[in-house]
Amino acid sequence: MPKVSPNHKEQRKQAILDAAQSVFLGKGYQLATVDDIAARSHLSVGALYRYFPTKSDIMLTLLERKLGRTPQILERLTRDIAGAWPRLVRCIEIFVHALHVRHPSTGRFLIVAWGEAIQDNTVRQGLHERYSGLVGYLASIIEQGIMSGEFSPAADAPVIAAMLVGMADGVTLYWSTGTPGMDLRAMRLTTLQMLRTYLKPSD
Amino acid sequence: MPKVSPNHKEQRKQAILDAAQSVFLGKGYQLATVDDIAARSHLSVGALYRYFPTKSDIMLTLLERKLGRTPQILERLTRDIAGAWPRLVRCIEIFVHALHVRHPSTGRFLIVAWGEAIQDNTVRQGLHERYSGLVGYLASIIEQGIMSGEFSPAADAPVIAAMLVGMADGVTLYWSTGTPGMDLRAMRLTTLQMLRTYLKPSD
Amino acid sequence: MPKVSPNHKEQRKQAILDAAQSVFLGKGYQLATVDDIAARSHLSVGALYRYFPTKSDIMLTLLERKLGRTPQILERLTRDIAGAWPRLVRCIEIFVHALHVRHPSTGRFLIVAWGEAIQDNTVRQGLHERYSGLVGYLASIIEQGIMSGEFSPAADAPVIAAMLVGMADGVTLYWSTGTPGMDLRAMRLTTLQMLRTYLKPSD
Amino acid sequence: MPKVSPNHKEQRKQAILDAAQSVFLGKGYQLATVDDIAARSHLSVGALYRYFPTKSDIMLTLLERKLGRTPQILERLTRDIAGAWPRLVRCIEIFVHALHVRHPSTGRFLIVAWGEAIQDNTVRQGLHERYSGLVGYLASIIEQGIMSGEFSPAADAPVIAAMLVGMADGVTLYWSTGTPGMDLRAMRLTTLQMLRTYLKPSD
DNA sequence: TATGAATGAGGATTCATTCAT
DNA sequence: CATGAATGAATCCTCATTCAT
Repeated sequence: MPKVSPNHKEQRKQAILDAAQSVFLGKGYQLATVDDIAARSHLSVGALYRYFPTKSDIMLTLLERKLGRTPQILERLTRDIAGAWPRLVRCIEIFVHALHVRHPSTGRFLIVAWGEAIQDNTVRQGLHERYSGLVGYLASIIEQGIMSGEFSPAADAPVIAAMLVGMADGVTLYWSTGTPGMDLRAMRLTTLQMLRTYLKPSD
Repeated sequence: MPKVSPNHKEQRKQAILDAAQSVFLGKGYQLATVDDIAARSHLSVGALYRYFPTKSDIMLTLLERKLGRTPQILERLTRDIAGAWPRLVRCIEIFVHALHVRHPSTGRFLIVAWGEAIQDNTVRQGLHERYSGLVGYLASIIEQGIMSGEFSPAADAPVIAAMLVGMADGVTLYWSTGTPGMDLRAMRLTTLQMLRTYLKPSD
Repeated sequence: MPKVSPNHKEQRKQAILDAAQSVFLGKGYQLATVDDIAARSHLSVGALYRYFPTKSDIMLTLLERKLGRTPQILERLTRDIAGAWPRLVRCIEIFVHALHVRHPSTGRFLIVAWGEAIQDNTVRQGLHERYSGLVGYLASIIEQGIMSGEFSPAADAPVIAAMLVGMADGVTLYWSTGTPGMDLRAMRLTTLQMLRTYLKPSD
Repeated sequence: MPKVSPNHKEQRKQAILDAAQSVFLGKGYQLATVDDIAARSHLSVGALYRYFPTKSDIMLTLLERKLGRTPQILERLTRDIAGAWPRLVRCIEIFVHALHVRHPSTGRFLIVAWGEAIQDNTVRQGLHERYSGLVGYLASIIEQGIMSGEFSPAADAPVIAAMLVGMADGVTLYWSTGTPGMDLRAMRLTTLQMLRTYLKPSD
């Protein structure tokens, strides 16, 4: 029988991940030291290594938890919405909301992850999977809209989905680093107008 | 009269920058060593330091030359085209062409730069300036189109420009890291269709 | 009255020592970790520290039990044999038998101990005492043989004893590490022939 | 053209090896730190790593230079001596002389090497090769003696050689760690007497 | 008494930068 | 000017030992 409560371990892991994230956001992965992370999680280095075998594993776990689950979360939050267009609209609203209200740090972490993706196959893989998850889900919404007659049958669902995800991540790069003059609200509006004009020509 | 022609010096600098870029593309900035760069430019470390005072300066110069000039280059390549729509179309074609034909490595370098932007203000600044240069130029094209009656006056030029740049960079992230299943050609097509539908409602 | 019988405690100690030995044989003393030893003895580290105050103590105890008692054991096994020559022969036979049948691991442990002897005075001391014990006993056999007229009075008992012990340990080094081409049987034979020729010139 | 004299590098390597040896003799290989070695060779750690890629390589090179060459050296020193017996005698004299006059530290280094041999295959291999080199050379001397009629044809050359090498190394263990009461001179004498009695029964 | 989580000093190795030649 | 050897602080990770539960 363990001396600590069974989820003590998970709590510690989470504390380390939180600490790691905030350190990574500040200096990126390479410049963040294990000591930094240990200090910020109020643990000794040694203790930290009981929960993660290498620094890299911290990054990978963070990647999985913070970014890898995005598609599933998005799906869970929107799958019950009736109608393809309302669902699409909701997806975009959720993205914008997350970017500057709910999880503003996730954007910065995405940048950190991309920085690592250059030389770390697993990170790259993780980002690619997130991409295909998101594109797949958005495309499925659009296809559903086409089939139900809500959207024009001429619309190329996977391509539009890819464009939306691309735009979302591109915008995230700039927004998360404080690029001046960005108007997220206006971008959301224009995006919706363009999509509506394109997808629902009968309107 | 200097021993070496200033031209020679510039050539050396360029050789170092080329070497540095290719090293950065392989391992990112942090993991690339000055020795790596020196070796690939067939120079001694000592010699390298005669051209760049620090490793960071190499990155910064590279950033300026490879990414910072993009807006000016785009402008130079398209300013003589008559009509806002043809110019916009050309801009998008140039982007796509660059991405997989002319400068495929630039996309990867963009990622490296973003990775550094997290902790290096100057790099971040450089990327933001490139952004505002691109957005400014695209917005000016659209505005010109509105003024000339080519585009609908309801179009929000800076926002559309920002969306296009965002999408371009987002797509670059994935394309440059070999995300499977991306169809650049189809994305260009769909983007143009959406823009045309949105900007030229009279068609 | 103690909670556990003293016998139980001794059994635990022995289990730890056995585990420790097998770990030491695999990676040497320095590279063996206390966790390794605890794991192999199916004990927690904390429990292990109730039986031995330091890692070093495990080594020292092992040394004493596995190597330090050799002289006494040899004596016990041979003291009842009548005649100096038969006793000498038996000693050599016991050595050879132990080396490749009864305690092949002891040879490897001897090497581990020697490795530690370089920097640990107590270990060195232990090995020296074992040496003088063995040399003393063998010398006493030879001296007895000389006194009884069995051996030539010209024989230098302590020196011959030292040579035998030296040869035994030297051969152990190579045999225990699997040096190819060693013929223990032939060496025993030749050793006995040489000793007989030298000690019993009358034959 | 190199900035340093061509054998500067070799000199540095040798200095490092000397420093490493003396550190290893004091604390063994595992406890010796790279900093220790650097300090004793009056170099920075960084500099040291320009000459040896890992700590282990220092050990391996030392092994090769200090121990691996023994057979060749012994052969070079004795090959011109006429007569098998005088050559054998000389070999033994050289060994004894080396042990307490010429290279007393080599004995201690042999122990360090044995300590590593437990877990390092390359070290073990090196020691085994030294062994087979020495045994091979001594056996060749004895065989030559048999063929020339100098020695009894009944002598088992490889076995006697193995016994001599075993004894030499076993004696080295004790002598090099200062075991009290060892009389090298007497051991040499007795060894020679035993060998003569055994090999030259006609005397 | 037993457990195993926590500590933190210590060790091998790297690398940007300098500077004697 | 060029070279590349030297520096040494900084980094990741380990492990003997302790101690709260």
